Amino acid sequence: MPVELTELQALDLWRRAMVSSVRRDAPDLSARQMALLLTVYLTPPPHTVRGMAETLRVSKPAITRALDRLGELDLVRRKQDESDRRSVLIQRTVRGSVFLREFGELIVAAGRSIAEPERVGSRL
Amino acid sequence: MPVELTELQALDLWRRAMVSSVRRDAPDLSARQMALLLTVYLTPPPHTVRGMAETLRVSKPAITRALDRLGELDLVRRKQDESDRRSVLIQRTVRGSVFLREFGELIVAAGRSIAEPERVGSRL
DNA sequence: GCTAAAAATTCCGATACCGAAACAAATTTT
DNA sequence: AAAATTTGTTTCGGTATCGGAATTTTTAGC
Repeated sequence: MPVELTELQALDLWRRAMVSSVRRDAPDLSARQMALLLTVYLTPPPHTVRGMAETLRVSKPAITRALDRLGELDLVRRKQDESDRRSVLIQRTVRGSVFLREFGELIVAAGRSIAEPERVGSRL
Repeated sequence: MPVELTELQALDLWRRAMVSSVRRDAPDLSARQMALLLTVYLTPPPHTVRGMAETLRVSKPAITRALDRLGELDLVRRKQDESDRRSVLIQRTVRGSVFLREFGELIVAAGRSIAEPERVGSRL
């Protein structure tokens, strides 16, 4: 079941969630890092560096750097693929699950607090 | 009318929109920059540096830097407040409106493409 | 077994961002 | 009008990220 949104609702949802996210002192991830993290948790494995680079249309070194960062935050983990030891499999962690769960709640809360159209401050 | 979302729908929406955003070559803004931009366009003016710093719970220099960046991208504009010339008013631009409009469309499209719960790759 | 290809990382110089403190300009207070 | 306050910017040293070329390790082809 698709999520139906007007453009204004969509932007207001995004604003509220972004502002909440900026306010809390949680580690602020770049867009790439966030896209990578979400893809690892929400799409079927296996996830490799090469695969993520193609999915996000980004260079492999960019993925490596994002993994370094996400890894040191313990939000994902690298694991050698034993069947092809050139490849690295990107795996989930408990901390990553918790982080995304909280982030999901934050978006849901942002959605709930969206007002009637006439209460939104302004149009584009 | 609030936007009702399950946590999984929320995260999947976020993922799809983020991935689309990362893919396109649009200027990638930091979370702070995006939160600032959205606040300027979606909440009632006037918007000042101090006000934005309080709203986002961020230092004033951080706002100044974000404004430098958004300004050179021509997504917002600074204007001296004539009634109190210490203050700077943050104003919208045509390019900013276009940018956010496109971004809103991107989120709406992401929402439309969300599948049935059983088609989503995995749970947390 | 040797060469070529593939996967990921490391290196490089350049740019962007951070928080905190110091600063400049305008306004308010006394 | 002098001092104190408010507003916003600049500076500082330090860290993170960027794209892309070069490198390392492993596998595949012949």
